[in-house]
Amino acid sequence: MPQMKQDLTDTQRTMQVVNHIRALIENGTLQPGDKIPPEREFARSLNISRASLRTGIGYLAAMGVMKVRHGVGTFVADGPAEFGKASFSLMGALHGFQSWQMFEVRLILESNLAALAAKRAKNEHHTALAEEVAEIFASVDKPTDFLIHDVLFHRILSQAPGNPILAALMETITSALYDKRRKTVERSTDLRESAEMHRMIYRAVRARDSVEARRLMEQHLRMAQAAQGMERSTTQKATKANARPETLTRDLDSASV
Amino acid sequence: MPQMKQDLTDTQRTMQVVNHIRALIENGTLQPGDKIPPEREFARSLNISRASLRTGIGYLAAMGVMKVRHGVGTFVADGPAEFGKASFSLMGALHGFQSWQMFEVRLILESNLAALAAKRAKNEHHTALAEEVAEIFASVDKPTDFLIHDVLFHRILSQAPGNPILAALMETITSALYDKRRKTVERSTDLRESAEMHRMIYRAVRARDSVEARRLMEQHLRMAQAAQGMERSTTQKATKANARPETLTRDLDSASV
DNA sequence: CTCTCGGAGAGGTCAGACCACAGTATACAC
DNA sequence: GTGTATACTGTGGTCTGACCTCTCCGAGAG
Repeated sequence: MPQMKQDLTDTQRTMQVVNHIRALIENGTLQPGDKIPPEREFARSLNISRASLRTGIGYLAAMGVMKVRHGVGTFVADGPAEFGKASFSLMGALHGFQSWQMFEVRLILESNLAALAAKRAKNEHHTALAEEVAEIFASVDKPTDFLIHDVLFHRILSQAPGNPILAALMETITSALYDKRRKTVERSTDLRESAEMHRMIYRAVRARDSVEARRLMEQHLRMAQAAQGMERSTTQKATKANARPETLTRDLDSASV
Repeated sequence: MPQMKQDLTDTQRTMQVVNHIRALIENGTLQPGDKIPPEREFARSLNISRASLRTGIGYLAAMGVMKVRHGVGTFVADGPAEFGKASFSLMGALHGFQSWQMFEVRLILESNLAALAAKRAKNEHHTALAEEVAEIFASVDKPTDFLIHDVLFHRILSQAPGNPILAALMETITSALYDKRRKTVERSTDLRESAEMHRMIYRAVRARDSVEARRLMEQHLRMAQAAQGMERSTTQKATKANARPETLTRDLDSASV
């Protein structure tokens, strides 16, 4: 019988710090990018030791809510939301995440993201998307730059639907995939084709054609997956009972929200 | 110009500990549920102070990779993977997550999960699902129990496709939604209808009818959303941008070629 | 004007003492 | 013998306060 209980493992002082900061964030006292007081001073004002304060800050930093910079100060995170890159890779080691699984998730998330973007993107998103498409085309001979703008394109797309949770999820997957991609992109030969796909996706989003946007995104990702030679169902026993469809989730169509 | 750089912010000692433990997990020395050595001893063996070791452990604990129990010891997490409940709620405070957004994510994830489950679920999953359906029907008059089995049903469904990443994502959303649901379930009146939906979903999965499973899951979630009075798309301005003329960004099209 | 160096401020690490909790062994009463 | 109270032991939690390292920046040298 699995338990439903909350862990509450978190120790008193740590949670005291976490909740205090959470409160400051919730009531707007702390905004993303803001700097918090120096540890010594902050600790004194909370009537706890610097060590305990640091534990709490470490906790928040681990989750990506805060950013600590040695010799400079501690800040509230401001970049795109993300559920801890470290967390993801650690969890991966712990639960055996595999390439095809990451890809499957990305396919599910991003095809829906594309469809939603087509419905909800605002002009600013269209503009930003167009700019990245341009950059992508300008980088077809520079793999590294290409990847950067590729990532940027997808990030903008993930923000277009206006759902920060989806964006955060996507960001998490993307950053986990980044390293792997950086290696393969180097020897990539068909960047031009990929660039063209981005342009088509952009046009579909711009035309508010969610069905087409979804279709193109799926196609784009499947091509990318093939290009990286990611074998589906990476071998071994895990394969067993599955009637394993080799199409990688073919039926992603009806979900339109 | 957004940066692509990795942060590497993580301080030396902390990362030393994290990587050490990561290595132990990756090479199988540490399995989920295992206990690590006492802090004092472990710290000595790593030639670092106990304080630094604790920083590292705190980091891992914050991400849900480890579980610390006062007076007992520190263990490698063993429950279902999850990207930090605390992280989620903190991120929510930081980026303003809203109910409809959580629901949208759940709808996307879970409808795909249902479809995949229909394709890949094994007998053991069918059995577990059936058991929960039975429990659910047996709890139509006990809201609290009902919720527990409801959650369990969805958890099993999320594990059926054999993709731990999807399961972890789902677990994260679910736990974030749990508190909210616990309140509304209390005054719920139509649990019988909900129970029936679970049964139908189970049957679709059992019959390996992914299209139907997806359809039913979407229906189920929409009904649940309505029951909890979650206003969809808190609408607003995002909607109006849609009518914008398309002349403003026209020039960017040519740039993208 | 540019470069170098040093100080100030902030985080990082350390050592060791002491507190608090959980589980178990022990002792005493019945 | 049974049972409950108590003490002990192991393990994590917190505190102090000193000292190390990194960034930034400004004063002075060239």
